Amino acid sequence: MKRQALRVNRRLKSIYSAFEKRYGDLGWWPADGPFEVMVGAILTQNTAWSNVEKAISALRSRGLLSPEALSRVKDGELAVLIRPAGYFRQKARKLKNLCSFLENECSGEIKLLSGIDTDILRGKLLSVNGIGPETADSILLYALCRPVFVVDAYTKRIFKRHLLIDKEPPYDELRNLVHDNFPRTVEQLNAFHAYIVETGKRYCRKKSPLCRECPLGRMKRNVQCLAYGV
DNA sequence: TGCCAGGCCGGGT
DNA sequence: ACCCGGCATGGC
Repeated sequence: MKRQALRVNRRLKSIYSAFEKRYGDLGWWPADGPFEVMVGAILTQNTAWSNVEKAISALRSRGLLSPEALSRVKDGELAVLIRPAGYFRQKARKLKNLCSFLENECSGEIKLLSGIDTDILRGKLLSVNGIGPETADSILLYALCRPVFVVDAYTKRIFKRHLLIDKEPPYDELRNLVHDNFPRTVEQLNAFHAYIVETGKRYCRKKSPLCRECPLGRMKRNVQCLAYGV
Protein backbone atom coordinates (compact mmCIF):
# COMPACT_ATOMS: atom_id res chain seq x y z
CA MET A 1 0.00 0.00 0.00
CA LYS A 2 2.88 2.32 0.73
CA ARG A 3 4.39 1.49 -2.62
CA GLN A 4 1.08 2.22 -4.32
CA ALA A 5 0.83 5.63 -2.69
CA LEU A 6 4.30 6.48 -3.88
CA ARG A 7 3.37 5.67 -7.47
CA VAL A 8 0.23 7.74 -7.33
CA ASN A 9 2.23 10.56 -5.87
CA ARG A 10 4.75 10.40 -8.68
CA ARG A 11 2.08 10.18 -11.37
CA LEU A 12 0.25 13.21 -10.00
CA LYS A 13 3.44 15.20 -9.86
CA SER A 14 4.42 14.31 -13.40
CA ILE A 15 0.99 15.29 -14.66
CA TYR A 16 1.19 18.56 -12.77
CA SER A 17 4.67 19.28 -14.10
CA ALA A 18 3.55 18.72 -17.67
CA PHE A 19 0.73 21.19 -17.16
CA GLU A 20 2.96 23.71 -15.50
CA LYS A 21 5.47 23.54 -18.28
CA ARG A 22 2.76 24.16 -20.87
CA TYR A 23 0.62 26.77 -19.19
CA GLY A 24 2.72 28.52 -16.58
CA ASP A 25 0.55 30.74 -14.40
CA LEU A 26 -3.08 30.82 -15.52
CA GLY A 27 -4.19 33.26 -12.86
CA TRP A 28 -7.33 31.52 -11.77
CA TRP A 29 -10.22 31.94 -10.88
CA PRO A 30 -11.23 34.41 -13.63
CA ALA A 31 -13.30 36.75 -11.45
CA ASP A 32 -13.11 39.99 -9.55
CA GLY A 33 -13.33 39.19 -5.86
CA PRO A 34 -14.62 36.32 -3.74
CA PHE A 35 -18.31 36.96 -4.14
CA GLU A 36 -18.01 36.96 -7.90
CA VAL A 37 -16.17 33.65 -7.65
CA MET A 38 -19.07 32.19 -5.69
CA VAL A 39 -21.61 33.47 -8.18
CA GLY A 40 -19.57 32.08 -11.06
CA ALA A 41 -19.22 28.73 -9.32
CA ILE A 42 -22.99 28.38 -9.19
CA LEU A 43 -23.65 29.72 -12.65
CA THR A 44 -21.14 27.42 -14.31
CA GLN A 45 -22.82 24.25 -13.10
CA ASN A 46 -23.04 22.04 -16.18
CA THR A 47 -22.73 25.14 -18.33
CA ALA A 48 -20.15 26.55 -20.74
CA TRP A 49 -18.17 29.43 -19.25
CA SER A 50 -18.88 31.65 -22.26
CA ASN A 51 -22.53 31.59 -21.24
CA VAL A 52 -21.67 32.35 -17.64
CA GLU A 53 -19.75 35.44 -18.73
CA LYS A 54 -22.83 36.91 -20.31
CA ALA A 55 -24.79 36.42 -17.12
CA ILE A 56 -22.04 37.88 -14.94
CA SER A 57 -21.78 40.91 -17.23
CA ALA A 58 -25.49 41.49 -16.90
CA LEU A 59 -25.21 41.36 -13.12
CA ARG A 60 -22.19 43.62 -13.08
CA SER A 61 -23.75 46.24 -15.30
CA ARG A 62 -26.56 46.50 -12.77
CA GLY A 63 -24.26 46.59 -9.78
CA LEU A 64 -25.55 43.32 -8.41
CA LEU A 65 -22.26 41.63 -7.64
CA SER A 66 -22.48 41.96 -3.90
CA PRO A 67 -24.44 39.89 -1.39
CA GLU A 68 -26.51 42.85 -0.23
CA ALA A 69 -27.47 44.02 -3.70
CA LEU A 70 -28.18 40.57 -5.02
CA SER A 71 -30.35 39.59 -2.09
CA ARG A 72 -32.63 42.52 -2.80
CA VAL A 73 -33.45 41.56 -6.37
CA LYS A 74 -36.61 39.60 -6.95
CA ASP A 75 -36.23 36.02 -8.13
CA GLY A 76 -38.02 36.56 -11.40
CA GLU A 77 -35.95 39.60 -12.22
CA LEU A 78 -32.73 37.82 -11.37
CA ALA A 79 -33.73 34.85 -13.50
CA VAL A 80 -34.11 37.04 -16.58
CA LEU A 81 -30.68 38.58 -16.05
CA ILE A 82 -28.86 35.29 -15.76
CA ARG A 83 -30.82 33.63 -18.50
CA PRO A 84 -27.83 33.04 -20.82
CA ALA A 85 -26.28 30.78 -18.19
CA GLY A 86 -29.09 28.25 -18.52
CA TYR A 87 -31.24 26.62 -15.81
CA PHE A 88 -32.00 30.21 -15.00
CA ARG A 89 -34.97 29.73 -12.69
CA GLN A 90 -33.12 27.18 -10.59
CA LYS A 91 -29.94 29.19 -10.54
CA ALA A 92 -31.75 32.35 -9.50
CA ARG A 93 -32.96 30.49 -6.42
CA LYS A 94 -29.51 29.04 -5.80
CA LEU A 95 -27.95 32.49 -5.86
CA LYS A 96 -30.51 33.75 -3.39
CA ASN A 97 -29.75 30.77 -1.17
CA LEU A 98 -26.08 31.71 -1.32
CA CYS A 99 -26.96 35.25 -0.24
CA SER A 100 -29.07 34.00 2.67
CA PHE A 101 -26.24 31.76 3.73
CA LEU A 102 -23.76 34.63 3.75
CA GLU A 103 -26.18 36.86 5.58
CA ASN A 104 -26.75 34.27 8.30
CA GLU A 105 -23.17 33.14 8.57
CA CYS A 106 -21.26 36.42 8.44
CA SER A 107 -23.72 39.24 7.84
CA GLY A 108 -22.58 39.34 4.23
CA GLU A 109 -18.99 40.07 5.25
CA ILE A 110 -17.05 37.34 3.52
CA LYS A 111 -13.84 38.14 5.39
CA LEU A 112 -15.52 37.02 8.58
CA LEU A 113 -15.62 33.45 7.29
CA SER A 114 -11.87 33.24 7.80
CA GLY A 115 -12.33 32.17 11.40
CA ILE A 116 -14.18 28.99 10.47
CA ASP A 117 -12.39 25.66 10.09
CA THR A 118 -12.29 24.43 6.50
CA ASP A 119 -14.12 21.15 7.04
CA ILE A 120 -16.79 22.79 9.14
CA LEU A 121 -17.25 25.46 6.50
CA ARG A 122 -17.51 22.83 3.79
CA GLY A 123 -20.29 21.16 5.71
CA LYS A 124 -22.14 24.45 6.02
CA LEU A 125 -21.77 25.15 2.30
CA LEU A 126 -23.04 21.69 1.43
CA SER A 127 -26.13 22.32 3.50
CA VAL A 128 -27.12 25.14 1.15
CA ASN A 129 -29.57 23.97 -1.49
CA GLY A 130 -27.81 24.40 -4.81
CA ILE A 131 -24.28 23.95 -3.52
CA GLY A 132 -22.91 20.46 -4.05
CA PRO A 133 -19.40 19.11 -3.53
CA GLU A 134 -17.76 20.68 -6.58
CA THR A 135 -19.30 24.08 -6.05
CA ALA A 136 -18.43 24.00 -2.35
CA ASP A 137 -14.81 23.12 -3.06
CA SER A 138 -14.53 25.75 -5.80
CA ILE A 139 -15.75 28.34 -3.33
CA LEU A 140 -13.40 27.11 -0.62
CA LEU A 141 -10.36 27.15 -2.89
CA TYR A 142 -10.92 30.08 -5.22
CA ALA A 143 -12.99 32.44 -3.10
CA LEU A 144 -11.68 31.63 0.36
CA CYS A 145 -8.16 30.37 -0.35
CA ARG A 146 -8.55 27.10 1.51
CA PRO A 147 -6.31 24.19 0.49
CA VAL A 148 -8.78 21.79 -1.10
CA PHE A 149 -8.75 19.98 -4.43
CA VAL A 150 -11.69 20.55 -6.77
CA VAL A 151 -12.97 17.52 -8.65
CA ASP A 152 -14.99 17.98 -11.82
CA ALA A 153 -15.99 16.10 -14.94
CA TYR A 154 -12.66 16.91 -16.61
CA THR A 155 -10.73 15.60 -13.63
CA LYS A 156 -12.42 12.23 -13.87
CA ARG A 157 -12.06 12.08 -17.63
CA ILE A 158 -8.42 13.11 -17.68
CA PHE A 159 -7.41 10.88 -14.80
CA LYS A 160 -9.18 8.01 -16.47
CA ARG A 161 -7.68 8.61 -19.88
CA HIS A 162 -4.26 8.93 -18.41
CA LEU A 163 -4.63 5.83 -16.38
CA LEU A 164 -4.62 7.10 -12.89
CA ILE A 165 -7.98 5.52 -12.26
CA ASP A 166 -9.85 2.80 -14.13
CA LYS A 167 -13.38 3.85 -13.28
CA GLU A 168 -15.11 6.87 -11.85
CA PRO A 169 -14.95 6.93 -8.07
CA PRO A 170 -17.34 8.90 -5.88
CA TYR A 171 -16.46 12.58 -5.52
CA ASP A 172 -14.93 12.44 -2.07
CA GLU A 173 -12.83 9.45 -2.88
CA LEU A 174 -11.12 11.14 -5.80
CA ARG A 175 -10.68 14.30 -3.77
CA ASN A 176 -9.00 12.32 -1.02
CA LEU A 177 -6.76 10.57 -3.49
CA VAL A 178 -5.28 13.94 -4.35
CA HIS A 179 -5.27 15.23 -0.78
CA ASP A 180 -3.32 12.18 0.31
CA ASN A 181 -0.85 12.16 -2.57
CA PHE A 182 -0.23 15.73 -3.64
CA PRO A 183 1.11 18.85 -1.90
CA ARG A 184 -1.70 20.38 0.07
CA THR A 185 -0.97 24.02 -0.66
CA VAL A 186 -3.41 26.61 -1.93
CA GLU A 187 -1.05 27.61 -4.73
CA GLN A 188 -0.60 24.15 -6.18
CA LEU A 189 -4.20 23.05 -5.73
CA ASN A 190 -5.35 26.26 -7.34
CA ALA A 191 -3.09 25.76 -10.34
CA PHE A 192 -3.80 22.05 -10.62
CA HIS A 193 -7.53 22.41 -11.06
CA ALA A 194 -7.06 25.36 -13.39
CA TYR A 195 -4.71 23.26 -15.52
CA ILE A 196 -7.19 20.41 -15.60
CA VAL A 197 -10.02 22.61 -16.79
CA GLU A 198 -7.93 24.35 -19.44
CA THR A 199 -6.67 21.03 -20.70
CA GLY A 200 -10.13 19.55 -20.54
CA LYS A 201 -11.68 22.33 -22.57
CA ARG A 202 -9.07 22.03 -25.28
CA TYR A 203 -8.29 18.34 -25.44
CA CYS A 204 -10.54 16.27 -23.28
CA ARG A 205 -14.13 17.00 -24.12
CA LYS A 206 -16.43 14.05 -24.43
CA LYS A 207 -15.74 13.25 -28.03
CA SER A 208 -12.39 14.84 -28.60
CA PRO A 209 -9.75 12.31 -29.56
CA LEU A 210 -6.49 12.06 -27.69
CA CYS A 211 -3.98 14.16 -29.54
CA ARG A 212 -0.36 15.15 -29.55
CA GLU A 213 -1.09 18.70 -28.51
CA CYS A 214 -2.41 17.65 -25.14
CA PRO A 215 0.22 18.47 -22.49
CA LEU A 216 -0.06 14.89 -21.29
CA GLY A 217 0.48 13.43 -24.74
CA ARG A 218 -1.32 10.38 -25.95
CA MET A 219 -2.54 7.70 -23.66
CA LYS A 220 0.09 5.04 -23.25
CA ARG A 221 -1.46 1.73 -23.89
CA ASN A 222 0.86 -0.51 -21.97
CA VAL A 223 1.10 1.50 -18.83
CA GLN A 224 -0.70 -0.13 -16.01
CA CYS A 225 -3.53 1.76 -14.46
CA LEU A 226 -2.77 2.80 -10.93
CA ALA A 227 -6.36 2.00 -10.02
CA TYR A 228 -8.46 3.86 -7.60
CA GLY A 229 -9.30 3.06 -4.06
CA VAL A 230 -5.68 2.84 -2.89
C1' DT B 1 -29.52 18.90 -36.39
C1' DG B 2 -28.14 17.00 -32.25
C1' DC B 3 -24.75 16.89 -28.78
C1' DC B 4 -22.37 19.08 -25.27
C1' DA B 5 -20.95 22.23 -21.32
C1' DG B 6 -16.16 23.54 -15.01
C1' DG B 7 -23.70 19.99 -11.46
C1' DC B 8 -27.31 19.50 -8.29
C1' DC B 9 -31.65 17.88 -6.48
C1' DG B 10 -35.43 14.83 -5.43
C1' DG B 11 -37.31 10.52 -5.89
C1' DG B 12 -36.94 5.77 -6.74
C1' DT B 13 -34.76 1.08 -6.37
C1' DA C 1 -25.06 2.83 -2.47
C1' DC C 2 -26.22 3.91 -7.18
C1' DC C 3 -29.46 5.41 -11.12
C1' DC C 4 -32.72 8.57 -13.24
C1' DG C 5 -35.25 12.67 -15.07
C1' DG C 6 -35.47 17.43 -14.87
C1' DC C 7 -33.44 21.78 -15.38
C1' DA C 8 -32.11 25.53 -20.32
C1' DT C 9 -29.03 28.43 -22.95
C1' DG C 10 -25.63 29.12 -26.75
C1' DG C 11 -21.75 27.14 -29.77
C1' DC C 12 -20.22 24.06 -33.03
